[in-house]
Amino acid sequence: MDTSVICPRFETAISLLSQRWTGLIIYQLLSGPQRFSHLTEVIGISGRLLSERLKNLEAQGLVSRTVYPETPVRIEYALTEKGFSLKPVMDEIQNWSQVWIDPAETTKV
Amino acid sequence: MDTSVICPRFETAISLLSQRWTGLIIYQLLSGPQRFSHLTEVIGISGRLLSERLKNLEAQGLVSRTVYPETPVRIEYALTEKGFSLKPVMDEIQNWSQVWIDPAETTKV
DNA sequence: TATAATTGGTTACATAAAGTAACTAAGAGA
DNA sequence: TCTCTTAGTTACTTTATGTAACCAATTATA
Repeated sequence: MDTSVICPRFETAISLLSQRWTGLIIYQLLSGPQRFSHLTEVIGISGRLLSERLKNLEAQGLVSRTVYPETPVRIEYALTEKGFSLKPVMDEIQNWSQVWIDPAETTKV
Repeated sequence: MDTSVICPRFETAISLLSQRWTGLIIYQLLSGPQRFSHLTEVIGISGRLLSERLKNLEAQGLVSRTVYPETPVRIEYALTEKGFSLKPVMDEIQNWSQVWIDPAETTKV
């Protein structure tokens, strides 16, 4: 019997990226700190799920949350070093998509 | 108003990898063609979902299915060129996980 | 003084996806 | 005939996601 098992670290990492929206949020934040409402618009995610995902990402140390007590209040989400270090992963996905995804059929899986 | 939108090709690519199990299946197949029952055991996915995922991956040209009419029948799943070209993505996820995932807490997100 | 506008969420409910376990089909061998 | 094996499928439960309405704090406007 084959006892080989997938590397637990890899499994943890990919379970993170396999959560819907998480990859897109990180990708979007690579271009700099952004506000809640801006993320909902650009990504096309509901407030309910964005809120949930950002809390998870913060808890995992990938994203930071900064409050600017202006009027109205401004809250910015940004990648931490841990989050930013996913850039090479995102770059490779980008590369792959340029070669293998036909822009004519960029519909959802 | 900011009209910037996430690259549609990237969005398609990441929606593929954001489907639960899909990344793990591709990662596992990087080590060579494998049978249905072996994949369920190694990945820890149910037959129902593995069947569904493999059909999708085949339809998208990432995985091929080969029937060997032996007894009992042997069916092997393998990556196509398109599927195998995701190796750099998987390698980068692997790299990231080695640096940033603490093996002591490799629990699910 | 009341009303409205803005940001950053939350709540309640409907729908879709995933998990679980039992079942099936086809062929070969006892 | 009965059993074994592989490769799935079916029916049902649980969890995740989508949708839309709502709320609190603060300031501007009528």
